[in-house]
Amino acid sequence: MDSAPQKKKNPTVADVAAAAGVSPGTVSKALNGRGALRQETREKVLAAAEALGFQPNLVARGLLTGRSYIVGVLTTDSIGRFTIPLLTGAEDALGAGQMSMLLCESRGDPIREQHYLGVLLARRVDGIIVTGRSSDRRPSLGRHLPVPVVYALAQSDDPEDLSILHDDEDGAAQAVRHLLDTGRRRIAHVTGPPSQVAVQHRLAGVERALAEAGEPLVADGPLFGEWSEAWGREAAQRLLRSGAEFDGVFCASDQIARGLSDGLRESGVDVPRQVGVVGVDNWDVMVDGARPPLTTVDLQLAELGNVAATRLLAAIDGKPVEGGVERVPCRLIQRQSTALA
Amino acid sequence: MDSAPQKKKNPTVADVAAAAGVSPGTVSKALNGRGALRQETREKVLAAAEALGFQPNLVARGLLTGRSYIVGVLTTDSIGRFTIPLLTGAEDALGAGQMSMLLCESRGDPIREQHYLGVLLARRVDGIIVTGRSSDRRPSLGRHLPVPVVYALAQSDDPEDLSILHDDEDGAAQAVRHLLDTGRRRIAHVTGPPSQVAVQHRLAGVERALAEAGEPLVADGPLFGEWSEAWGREAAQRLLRSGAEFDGVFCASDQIARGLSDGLRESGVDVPRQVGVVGVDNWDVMVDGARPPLTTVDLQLAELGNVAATRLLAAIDGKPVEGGVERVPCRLIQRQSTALA
DNA sequence: CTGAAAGCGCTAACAC
DNA sequence: GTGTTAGCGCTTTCAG
Repeated sequence: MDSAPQKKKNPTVADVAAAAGVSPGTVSKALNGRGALRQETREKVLAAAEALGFQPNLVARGLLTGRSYIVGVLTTDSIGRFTIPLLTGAEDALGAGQMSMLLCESRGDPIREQHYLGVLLARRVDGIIVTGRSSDRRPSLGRHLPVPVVYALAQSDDPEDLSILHDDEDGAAQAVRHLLDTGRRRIAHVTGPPSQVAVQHRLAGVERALAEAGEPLVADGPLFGEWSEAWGREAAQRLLRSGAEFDGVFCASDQIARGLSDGLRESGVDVPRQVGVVGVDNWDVMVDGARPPLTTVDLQLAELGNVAATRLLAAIDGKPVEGGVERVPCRLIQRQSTALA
Repeated sequence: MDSAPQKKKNPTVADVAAAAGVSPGTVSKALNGRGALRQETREKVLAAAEALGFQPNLVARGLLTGRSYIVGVLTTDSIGRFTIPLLTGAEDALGAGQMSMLLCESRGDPIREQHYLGVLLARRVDGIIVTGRSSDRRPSLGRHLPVPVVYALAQSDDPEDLSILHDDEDGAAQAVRHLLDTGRRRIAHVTGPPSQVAVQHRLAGVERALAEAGEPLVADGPLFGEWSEAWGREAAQRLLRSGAEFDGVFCASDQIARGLSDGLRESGVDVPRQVGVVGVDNWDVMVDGARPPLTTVDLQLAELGNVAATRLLAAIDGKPVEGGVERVPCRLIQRQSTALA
């Protein structure tokens, strides 16, 4: 902490102009490379600005241009496990355009969200990214906002809105194909609550990949449960006790996969020799904590954030953007849990 | 995404004034509750503003008042596991003062950090919170910034700066006292790399609590390693093979504690009946994934963020703030891993 | 090529 | 009580 804050005001264009012996307008042109100036004048101004430590006041510029060069981020995900990589990706796209991110976390509270929306609008943000946990749809912010909005990870319930999502179905299909490619034939699927769209999409991917290969899903269909290690362990016992033959399991999350893997090992089943296991999320602590490390489907959240920000920038630049859902492909990460013997 | 963005400009005070049949100055007073206005006039203005959907332009206000009502957050922590709860706490304190947070993630790159610092200053943020993973000190942003700065979680290497940190030593002492209070006498300590300050502080707390109780640390001192479950499992084996008697282990992280707990169980040692285990972080996936769930030291990161933001607000309001380190107490969370038989 | 002047939207003095 | 004016710091015409 500075012991004596706000010691002196920041220099203005007028100060630089005085120091360089020119007018404020000339300073503006020199600093922004606009207009036609003599090389000598330009250098004189630049030198004066440098000497004074001049930094243009973005607030003043924003008032004039009507643009803040800030995008608002409205998130419901207080845990942040999904949000942070997404923001990192978004920042890459935005940073290149000199834009900053104003972060508002609504904690899933609609009142709070409405409040933050008002704040963002009052600050004249150039656009808004809405994000949150992916499990289900979320209410649209509405169609009549003065700035463009992109939904990332969390799908808007209004199809006119643009939602950028990961491709759950494709990711699941990749996982199952990988199990098949590594010689497994009797595949089981352990997943979360059947009501969630992510669970439905992943199941669709599983069924598609198995249908293409002409193989059935073992254990009379998917095992629905919750997103926890405990459920994974329980599912291992259920599979073993059911008497069904299986040599590969696709779990809809790394937590489930880790629990399942632990459960199998503790029952004397060898992963990957007897059963191959694949998870979803590429979540380091789960993936590396499991023994052996998990093959998993990476949701490419940074890429997703990058795409969302890129689409938002296009909309801010006035390019017409169509609503609907855009899906970013997932990526299979191979590790020991599906290694070939 | 709005299919036709920026359809109409936001109404201004002038628009409201026209609609209400008064002057812009009157509108300002009515909206901000300043000055002396007739009740009737005030209501007329409020009604007009409401009808037009007027939202004051904070950019313009900021230009005039010289305050942006934004604090910059400079973080090096790309994982975000620590940063997010901290930001949540900070937002509580800032939101009450109508301030927003501009988020900049430097990913540990000093060039990037310097760049972001420039951006924040150009945007005339009212203050800056610097944060990052806690393991070690970080370089100061410098003393001659035009706005106050508070370091949270990551200590500045300049003692003139104000750093808000969790109290590692106290947390460790609480953990050890709890093991002693639940009847354990022979306590071991499994921790991270000896070079890290967090490791040193936690060790100091362990030694203090043991000294007060007149008990020695078993196994000839702490077991140093890395912050991983694998190290926790290995430490379990080392302790068992060393032949040392022990009935309580304080681990310097939940990951280590979970690994250790797994290692003990797999070697037939019952937690908590034979050995009590305590971790640090209160990290849900580790704490709930362990069998049984872990007693742990919560770092109170939200509280830490709240304190940091509160101190920053005080400094922004011109109250003199002393540099140095302020420590926020930790909180012990009791679960099954130390339950009494 | 450079300077002067206007104005973005708001608020704080100061008139009336 | 309310209106008028000036100005925050910048950019952008438009003269010169």
